[in-house]
Amino acid sequence: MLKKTYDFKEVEKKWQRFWEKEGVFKFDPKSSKPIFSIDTPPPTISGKMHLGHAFSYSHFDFVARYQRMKGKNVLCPFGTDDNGLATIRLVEKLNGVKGTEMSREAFTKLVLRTLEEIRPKYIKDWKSIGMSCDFSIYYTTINEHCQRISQWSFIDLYKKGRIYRKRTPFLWCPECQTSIAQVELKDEEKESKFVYMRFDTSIGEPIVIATTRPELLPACVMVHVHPDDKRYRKFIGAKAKLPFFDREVDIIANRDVNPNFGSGAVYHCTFGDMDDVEWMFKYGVKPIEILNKDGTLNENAGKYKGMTVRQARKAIIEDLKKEGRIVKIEPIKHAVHVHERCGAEIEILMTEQWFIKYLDIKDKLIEAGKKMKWFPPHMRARYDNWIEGLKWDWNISRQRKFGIPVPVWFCKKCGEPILPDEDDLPVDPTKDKPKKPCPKCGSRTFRPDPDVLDTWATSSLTPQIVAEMFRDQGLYNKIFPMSLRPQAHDIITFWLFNTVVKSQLHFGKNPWKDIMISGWALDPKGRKMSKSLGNIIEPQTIIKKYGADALRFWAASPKLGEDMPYQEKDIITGKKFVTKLWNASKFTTRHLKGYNHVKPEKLTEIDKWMLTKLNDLVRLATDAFEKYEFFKVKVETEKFFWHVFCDNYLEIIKPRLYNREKYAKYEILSAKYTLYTSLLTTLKLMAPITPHITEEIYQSYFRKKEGYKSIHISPWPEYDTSVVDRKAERAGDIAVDIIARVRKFKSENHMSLAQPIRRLVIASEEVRPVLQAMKDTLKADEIKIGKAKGFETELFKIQIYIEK
RNA sequence: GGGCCGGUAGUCUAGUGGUUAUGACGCUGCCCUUACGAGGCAGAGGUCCCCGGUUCAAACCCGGGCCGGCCCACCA
Repeated sequence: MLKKTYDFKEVEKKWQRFWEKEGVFKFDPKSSKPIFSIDTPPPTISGKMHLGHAFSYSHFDFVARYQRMKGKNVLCPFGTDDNGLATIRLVEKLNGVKGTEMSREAFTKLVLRTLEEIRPKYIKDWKSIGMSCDFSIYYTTINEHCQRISQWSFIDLYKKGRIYRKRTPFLWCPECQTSIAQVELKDEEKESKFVYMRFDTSIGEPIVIATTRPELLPACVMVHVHPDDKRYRKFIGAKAKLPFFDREVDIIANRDVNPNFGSGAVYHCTFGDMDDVEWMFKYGVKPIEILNKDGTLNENAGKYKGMTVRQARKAIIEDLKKEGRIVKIEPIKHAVHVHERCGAEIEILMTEQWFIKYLDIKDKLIEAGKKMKWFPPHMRARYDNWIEGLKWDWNISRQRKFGIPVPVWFCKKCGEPILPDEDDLPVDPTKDKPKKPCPKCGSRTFRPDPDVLDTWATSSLTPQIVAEMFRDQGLYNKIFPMSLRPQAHDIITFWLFNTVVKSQLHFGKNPWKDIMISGWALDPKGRKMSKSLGNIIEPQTIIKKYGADALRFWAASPKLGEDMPYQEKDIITGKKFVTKLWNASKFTTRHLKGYNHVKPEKLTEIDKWMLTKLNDLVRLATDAFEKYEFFKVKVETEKFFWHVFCDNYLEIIKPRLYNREKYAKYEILSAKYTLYTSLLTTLKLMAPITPHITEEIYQSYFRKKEGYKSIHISPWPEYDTSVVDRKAERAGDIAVDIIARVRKFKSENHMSLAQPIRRLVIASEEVRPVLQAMKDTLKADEIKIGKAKGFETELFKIQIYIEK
């Protein structure tokens, strides 16, 4: 017996505990069922789960639950990505410390301890939305297992000649004091000053140079003008004298210069931006390094030594003014590269870093992208677009206190890099020592590489991280390549791309077969949620108020890949659906008490109509799920359930249920069979989307009869051709059309629906098989087929006559 | 500037080359029908962004705009 009202608070918790205790979602390594492996995105532990998480994680949970019901051995692990900057920042904040001021060992200890404390609470958020992950297949990207794989990856790529170390100008964050990668850059519009300054030249006439970075003057190595620029032709080949510095630089012709921008003359400093680096290589000039790692100027900056970039900018402008070298200063707004994690303006510094070489295989990577199935397909364009725009190899070393160590020592004598044996992984070069002497010079003294690997260097290995857990059971090749990578569209260029790179470089294979890309949860006005806008909506608040099923129901609304503005009313719709499902189930199961589910020999026409509709829905929902189009499953099942099953079918069979004595035995059995099948099927179709309510109803009534421990491991409905009857379907459709018209008539005449009508004449032969059902449903004293005039139905344009 | 996506009722959204364009929320009226009032039934509400073209037929296909979003490149 179902209770009068549905208490989601109690029920959702109950089944979440049940699923966990009973291991309903456990991956079974011994099973012979086909494996469906999901490369679950490991969220960064950052305090709380946000709505975007709830949104996109729900999406692939729908898929996981569907595949499980389809009989697959679903491998849906859960990991957390906690070796990156976001984690460092959080730990610093929670403990009131600065990583840069602590020893690597002490800080690492603190991070790990803090993570242990906050992790369970964080993971709880994921459980509370009903994620059907196997939480026992857990990894954190900083644990030993991941360290081993990440360092193995480094060594393997090193051996393959794909990793190199180079001292080169590269992107540097002075705030975090580490190098970063191209993908970590973000553009920000900032107010700045465009300074026009006058340099003396060797031809006597001064040249005016415009720059936003006057503080880089000490690092000026050349002046560039466009060869066709008449104003400057005469300067080409001459030399410019730098103010305050006793140095002259060449003025050269360069077609990259835009004569219409600024003064048309550019001074080339090492390094203002990545173009300067390109020019440096192109023209073979020696860089002048003036920046320290903390963003202050060094001795090469002369009297500006020790100043920060901002201080130096101000001071140099003042000095130029004093010498009368400022022509004008224009305020401008321009895009500045900032570090996407901390927002600090990035600089370019000469440092030694490790790189993964991949610019040479761009074509191969684009080809690899074509070999995976993208859902929705157009998301592949972003992947291609990113690869086409790549300019630099992948910098994977970071100068941070916390992370997976770069597994390298350098020989103190000859400088040779020494890598550990794979069997010894993971290693921390700052603590461990190489086991053998330097193979090149035989020395036994080494210098550890103090750097760590970029977090993406590890998270790009999630398929290996998961598959390796099952290598001992011989399942590696069944899990990898994985069936599905689900993720949101914002990290196609990070996580997705990097994972493909690793998989291709290591194995020459793609990491997955399918890719499912989710959109974003936006605020009610369609804006991104952010702290600064103060428009953050927390999933936990929604769950408390409306329940996880309502939230998931909402998450299933958009087309795959589309963003979804959060509107409370949509959650309420989900809540209403849950209530409706509860009430209809209450009614249905009450009338199925003691019912023994067997298919009767004969079905009534109207029941055939119902079952035909039901089977069409099963087919549609199955096709949709195979294409990851869960929104179609939701929309169509909801429509069917509400309007076909509740509004019409239940009303149609009420007479049979309430006045059994008036009907033949088969008619009652037929009704019960149809009721049972329709409700159970509806529950199953909705189970992936609203897992709690469906489980509650299943457990309360169906479990004893069906036998499966949980609806979520019961079989997905099959299309049953034996009950599909197109003629009955048409008769039923027309009947429903007529019923609607009669209801309208009653509504227009202020009649209660329960109030009988005297006579109904229908001008359609096709409804003859369902005539009795209509008579009972409409409470008509008399019903017949014949010539009729009066009203016309909406859909089929059937003429009918109604007498009050 | 390049790429991709989108522009449908007050709001959010579905949609296929072909009757009267989907559903939800909101709104209006009726019904208090033994599952459900967080309900039921019914109703009002739309030049399907604009301009051209293809077609017997276009919200849908093509071209050109305009607007919004995301990703990328942005200039010293």
